[in-house]
Amino acid sequence: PLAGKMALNSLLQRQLMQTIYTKALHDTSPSSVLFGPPHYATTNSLSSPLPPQSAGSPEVNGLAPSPSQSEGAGSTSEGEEMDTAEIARQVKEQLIKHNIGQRVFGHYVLGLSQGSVSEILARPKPWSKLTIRGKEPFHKMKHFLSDEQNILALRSIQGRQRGNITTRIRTPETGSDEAIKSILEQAKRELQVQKADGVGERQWRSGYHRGSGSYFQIYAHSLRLVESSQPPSSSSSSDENIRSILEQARREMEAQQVALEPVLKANSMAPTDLSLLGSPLSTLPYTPIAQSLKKPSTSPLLDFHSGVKKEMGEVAVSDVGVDGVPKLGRLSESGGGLGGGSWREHWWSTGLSERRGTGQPSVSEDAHSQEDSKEKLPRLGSTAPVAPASSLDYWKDWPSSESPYSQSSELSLQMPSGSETPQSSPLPSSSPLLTLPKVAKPVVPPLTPEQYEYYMYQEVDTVDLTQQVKDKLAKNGICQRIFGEKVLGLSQGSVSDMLSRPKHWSKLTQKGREPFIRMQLWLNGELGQALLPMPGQTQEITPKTSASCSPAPESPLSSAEESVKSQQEEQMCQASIQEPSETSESQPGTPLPLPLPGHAGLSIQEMVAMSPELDTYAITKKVKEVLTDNNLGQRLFGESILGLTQGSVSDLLARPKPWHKLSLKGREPFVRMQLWLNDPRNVEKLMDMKRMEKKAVLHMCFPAYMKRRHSSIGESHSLESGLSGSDLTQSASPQNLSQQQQQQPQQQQQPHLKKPRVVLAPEEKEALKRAYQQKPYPSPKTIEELASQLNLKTSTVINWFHNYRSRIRRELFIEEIQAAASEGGSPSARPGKSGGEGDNSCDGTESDSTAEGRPSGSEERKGLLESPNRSQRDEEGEAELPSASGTSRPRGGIIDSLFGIPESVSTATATATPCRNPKDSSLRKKKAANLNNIIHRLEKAANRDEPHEWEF
DNA sequence: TTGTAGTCAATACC
DNA sequence: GGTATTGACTACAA
Repeated sequence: PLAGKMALNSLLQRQLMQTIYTKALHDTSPSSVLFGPPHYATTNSLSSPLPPQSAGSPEVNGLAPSPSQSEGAGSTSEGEEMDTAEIARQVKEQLIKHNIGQRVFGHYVLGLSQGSVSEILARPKPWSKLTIRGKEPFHKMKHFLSDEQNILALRSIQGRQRGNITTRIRTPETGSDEAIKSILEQAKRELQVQKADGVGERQWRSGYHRGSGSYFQIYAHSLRLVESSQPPSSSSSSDENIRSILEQARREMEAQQVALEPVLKANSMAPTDLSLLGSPLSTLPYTPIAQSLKKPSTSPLLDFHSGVKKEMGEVAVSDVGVDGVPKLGRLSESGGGLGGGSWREHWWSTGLSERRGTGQPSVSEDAHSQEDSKEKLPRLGSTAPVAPASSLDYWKDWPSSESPYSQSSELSLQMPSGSETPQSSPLPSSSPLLTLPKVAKPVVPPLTPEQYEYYMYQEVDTVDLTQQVKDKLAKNGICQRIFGEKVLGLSQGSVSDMLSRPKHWSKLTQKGREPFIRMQLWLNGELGQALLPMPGQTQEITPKTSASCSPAPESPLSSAEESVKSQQEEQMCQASIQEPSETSESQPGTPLPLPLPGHAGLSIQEMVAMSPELDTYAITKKVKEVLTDNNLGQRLFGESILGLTQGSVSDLLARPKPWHKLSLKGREPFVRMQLWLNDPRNVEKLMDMKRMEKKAVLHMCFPAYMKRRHSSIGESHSLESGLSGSDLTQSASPQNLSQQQQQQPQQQQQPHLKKPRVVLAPEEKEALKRAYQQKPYPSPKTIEELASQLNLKTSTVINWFHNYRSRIRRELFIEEIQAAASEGGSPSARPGKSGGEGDNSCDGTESDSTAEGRPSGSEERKGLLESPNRSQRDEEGEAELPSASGTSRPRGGIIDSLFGIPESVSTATATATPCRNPKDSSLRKKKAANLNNIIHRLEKAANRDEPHEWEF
């Protein structure tokens, strides 16, 4: 998987490293010798337990001694015992003193995660208890402490890049282009710092790192080589120098990209090609828009593409930077701000790269080439506030917050005074330095001085604030990771922690308050406005469509804004979803068109994000009806319309979750279905596709697929058996044939290597179900025992429990909805509502058919979903499982009693459901689910593993 | 690290 | 040949 992407990244990095290395060869400074080629030096430092100073950097300790340098930390030599507690203490002291976060420290100095740093600092193990590897961080810390320049340097990084740390941390250690970019950015920025601070390159000499994460070191190296090649006093030539290096790297990368061009092209053409098959876009074919969701197996090349797309946020900035250069230039040049003005200028200048010249298609290309290009380019190019260059007019009015510039300009409008300062920093006129397929994520600009002063000392109700944030995130389907990165420059974990356990304002340091201030600004609409999900992943965008009608950004009353926005979104979605349309052109300010992928409208993800609540049951019911009536298969429908496999479609249609239980991603298929249903012509188109599929000529074009999918049957099957989802939508065209065929050999080489699917024997399942009854959330120990008893892999047992819990839950949802519907709930969910589903309500759409309608299904669930009596029997039989019996005894009575509780309730609801057998699985499911719920909640509440300790 | 949601895809079933 | 089931996997959240 991701082979293409990985290969490219790897290639790019190698190119860059080579470039830097080549330059370094001409750098004869001692430091360069010290560090050697970045790549290898880091490897050495990794593999060697020796502290860096032993690698030959006497200058390090010879530098001005750090005030923080301790006796113990500074004087310990290799192999000598260290006072780990003291080192940790000193490090903590320095981190606090310089306001350096553990994350940054861990990343740049130790090559460890924040969590690990916290562990090490809070609970340093005695030296004697540490393994070689465990000692490594202490060596590094000691070294870090040995020279204050290290600390200052790190502080510099922290101070300047606060908000971008996540990017670095998330950067794969293998070295992505993001990482490269980060390094280069740092190098450039640091040059400024050095000039300003008069700090020589020696400060970086001590950048001792683990190789895999050694940006610090590489940075130092690139920095040094840059410096060594020109007078440090010459700012401009310094820039020139860096630029020259980067330009070279860029050229080389471009060359690589050109080499890959055909591949990219082939992929981007696919959607368009589909229309050649007589399947216009209006059929809502599943297109690469969701490629990020697709497995790479169908096409690594495509996946590469989607991988790039996944980084759209970054690309966005890049493109805006390019297309928006003139626009950005108009922004105020007043610099200054929290972290100083000059660096930010370079931040942006180096943080932005152009796409032009990379061979990427223009934004204004045929909208039908959509998805891929639409996601990456149109949005980007046209997001800039001025002069959208795209034919996708719609986007021009989306002052994307992907662009820090548009954020800035909005922000500047809102700030009381001097608000145009830091955030509206101009895009430097310097030419783009580096072109990469992906670009570093947009950073979160520091708070402006005005913001800082204005908010920092006003008490904030952090609980209320975080609640509002949570609500808004949930409402817009924004994930914590994106929010953290784009709004706060925090990791998902930090966001989660902060939102769930906000500290009291008075307990927060200034630094700790910053995220909360950002949250407030975000709620106010002062930071990038809204984050809305975007293709591939959630991203922020400023919904200009609603903004155009909503209060001006100057009046950021969050609630008002929310409500207005919400209303409008709903209206838009209603309109778009209810209005069958395939031709309407996107016009800003007008009701949104049917968001057909490939058209200039909203992407499906955006539609999902803005969609009003849909009746998933009604939709699936209707879809099943239509498919049945027209003899269309789940596979074709799923693969071409939903982008899902047949199995998923089956599952989806049989057990749709209620809308409110669905994640954003989970809602997408329903929105797609609804959109598909809106236009009856879509059915015909799908039928056309079906016919097309069967054409012999196409069949002949994909013999390998036939083999692959039906290796045991031969090649006599129809095409529809031989195309997977993206294959179908993307490759069913002559243009792609060669590509397909090229992939065939590879794909055919592997099948036998696949490990066989595990099939649990009925006894094993029964045993697992009994264990589940006893303990739906078994401890690792129990799992081990179960696996051992059943002679299964631990992972199999774990997976089984995961799956079983998940599936039980889902069935419960169905039951509940059904019960509610039968008692006067949603009419659409009421059985028998629309024609032809008298049976469906009790089978197709609902879970019963799968649960009981089949021998396997009923057997599958009986063991678990039993009546109290049966449950008791099961428990008796459970003695055969030591693990289960061990825990079941103390709980046996409890379980029974718990089984009894929901019984009456569920009986009532179950019997109230029409066309349902009173003795059907509903009752048992409810019981089981109820029980599981209760148990789990109790376990959670008690925070214990052993339920027998519960007190009732 | 653990739990959940969403899927895939092999394969069982009709 | 279509549909249902289900073990496994990935991403995300806590």
